[in-house]
Amino acid sequence: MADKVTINDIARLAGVSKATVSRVLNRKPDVDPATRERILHIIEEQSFVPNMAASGLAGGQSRLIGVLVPSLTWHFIPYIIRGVAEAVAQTSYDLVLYSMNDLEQDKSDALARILTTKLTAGLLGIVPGQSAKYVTRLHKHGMPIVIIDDQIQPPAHIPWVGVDNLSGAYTAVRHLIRLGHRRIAHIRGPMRNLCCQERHQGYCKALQEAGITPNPEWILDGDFTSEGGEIAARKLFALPPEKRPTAIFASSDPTAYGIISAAEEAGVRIPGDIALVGFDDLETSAYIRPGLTTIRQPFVEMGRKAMELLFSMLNTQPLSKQPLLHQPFGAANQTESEPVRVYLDTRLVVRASCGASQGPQSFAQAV
Amino acid sequence: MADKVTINDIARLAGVSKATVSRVLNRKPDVDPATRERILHIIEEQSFVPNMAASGLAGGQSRLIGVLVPSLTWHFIPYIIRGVAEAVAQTSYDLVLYSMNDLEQDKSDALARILTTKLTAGLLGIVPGQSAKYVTRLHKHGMPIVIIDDQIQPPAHIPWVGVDNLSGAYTAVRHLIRLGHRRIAHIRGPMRNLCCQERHQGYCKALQEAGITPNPEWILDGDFTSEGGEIAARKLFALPPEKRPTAIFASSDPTAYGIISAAEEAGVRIPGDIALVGFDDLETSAYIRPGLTTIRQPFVEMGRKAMELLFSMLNTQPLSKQPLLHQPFGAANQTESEPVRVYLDTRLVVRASCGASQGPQSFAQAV
DNA sequence: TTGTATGCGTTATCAA
DNA sequence: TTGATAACGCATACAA
Repeated sequence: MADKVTINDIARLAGVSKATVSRVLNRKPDVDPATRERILHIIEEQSFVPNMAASGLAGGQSRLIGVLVPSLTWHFIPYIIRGVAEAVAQTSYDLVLYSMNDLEQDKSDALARILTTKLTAGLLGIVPGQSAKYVTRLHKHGMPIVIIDDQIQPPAHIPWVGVDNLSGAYTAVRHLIRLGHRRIAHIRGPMRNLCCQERHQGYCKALQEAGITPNPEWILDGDFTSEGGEIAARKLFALPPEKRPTAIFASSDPTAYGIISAAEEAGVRIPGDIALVGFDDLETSAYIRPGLTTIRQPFVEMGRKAMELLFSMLNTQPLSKQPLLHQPFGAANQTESEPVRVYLDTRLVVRASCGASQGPQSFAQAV
Repeated sequence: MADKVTINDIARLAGVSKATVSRVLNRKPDVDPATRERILHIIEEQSFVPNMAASGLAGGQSRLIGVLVPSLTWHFIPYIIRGVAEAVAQTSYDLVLYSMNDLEQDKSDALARILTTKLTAGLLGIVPGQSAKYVTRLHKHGMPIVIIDDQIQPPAHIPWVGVDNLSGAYTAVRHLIRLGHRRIAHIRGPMRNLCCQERHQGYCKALQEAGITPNPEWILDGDFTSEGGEIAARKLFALPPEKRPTAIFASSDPTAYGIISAAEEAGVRIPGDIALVGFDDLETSAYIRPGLTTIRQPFVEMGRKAMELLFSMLNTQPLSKQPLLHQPFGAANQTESEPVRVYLDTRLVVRASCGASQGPQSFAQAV
């Protein structure tokens, strides 16, 4: 295995200049089909791979995609990343993970590095949170950027991928109403997050449509964690039986887990005494008892879709993995202008926590 | 924000040559403390960040660590990555994720890129599997490499991080024996994996120590999945009651989940009729009912430890995040030679699936 | 259609 | 202790 074969070696072997080799490497149209073919074969023969650093330096398109991830503690981040990895695997790009550990300092550092170094062709910001302003700045500087974020109002004009939280919540509560419930509580997530506000709105909308007035006593605040859910649920279960709700819509699956614990503790049966719907559909929700009826967020698909969106924005096209030999050349940059805001569908997943399902509501569609 | 400030700008501003700036950037000892200080301040003032591509090209140490990950479908991979990210966050390195999607082609491609491109300072191979041979080759070529792998016998001399599967399994089965069980079944994982062989050995060892002869009828093969566990468990539950085991040691947590399902289906109560111990301690295991007693693998710590090991191997030291100004210079490369094989402790986590715990065995130590 | 020459930002090798 | 200067491997005008 020749330790390092460069573009020069290829050029020499092919009897051309390295400029020509560079041209076929970058899919320039102006090169003789015959020579291209010849060069291509030599490239394959030598299993030559261009040096990223060099092409990056020389101003060429980099093959690196930066991914900003919040500390991997959020449950769903790995799923998003899985989707991202799947999409990237189809291309010749690689992933650079910038994981932000809450510290403001770190963020600006990493971002500065991205800014300065021309090494990344694009950026995917997953719940950028505090670093949103850096991301925005990068976007202004022309860096192709896509964000996945449900915490804040997505900045205008920055491509964004997410779900419709309002309709998801609406679907969840509609499900409960169709099962006959009218006393429905809601344990919310941190209301500074846009998604929590939207889920709350969806909850209210479903109730109002059914002619039900939301009862403030049944709207409690959680924090997306099991602990938060447990604490809030205890308050509900401490209510005298006649003042208790018959169903709860939790703003997240972990919140629902906490509710289940609190119910066990209080001798409240689920779904016997109280029906429960969550929001997320984490893997655990299929195993927990009772199985959790919940709104599925397509995390993997979100990651994949976001990457596809990002690729469509890169001026050079994704370059599938076996590109040099078997791809059509020439006019290939007809990337259709994608929408800058992609809403993925949520889906109701029915399990045991609402009791026997009565009818075909298992795949009720988000409106 | 000056769009790109280079080493030349710093040199000009400091009234020195870029060679000198480069020296302080790379912590060379031979530079006047006064000049160093001056340059350092200007660097900070300009928030200058060296261009990775350029330094990579010029032969300097890259600040990129390659991480080979199998498709993110394995449950524990995200946890390992979390640990990796934590360790990397302490340094000025960044992470490049190479996710291998089973396809042999992809692997050699990615590896070749790593090999050719001098961009990555080191490599962490997580369960490299088929690409193990490439990894070995890279190691021979002098690339600093650490692997986390429980599938095969770790190649000699390649630093390795993992757990002691034998003693973990031993601890699990000892726990069951101490609870009074003597009819203990084992649903194994794919036996081509080293870890599965070791867990099986630990199972046998514990039984033999207690004077129990393993019953071949109670040793079944699973495949680490819930489905596999369910299928195997059904066979066990199909046995006439007097020939059934009273306890099961599952080779993985998902396997245990499958056993729980099969038990529900067969009307077998856990822990009433059968005690159950798993291996992994995935997050789900705390929520599933009954709560799963299991052997905890310290995934996050594995990732962190592996990175620390890798950093200790890089000839230049990890360079903490605020290095240029507040770090001691000079003789800094006294990286103590770390052991090349790091075994992390597993731990017994007691939950409900084995019945009421009787005594202080909750934190029984691996031998 | 192809080749030549120059530059990208940094490190390393010399001298000074 | 410092400063020129030559690589590093590739992309891109500009010529031919």
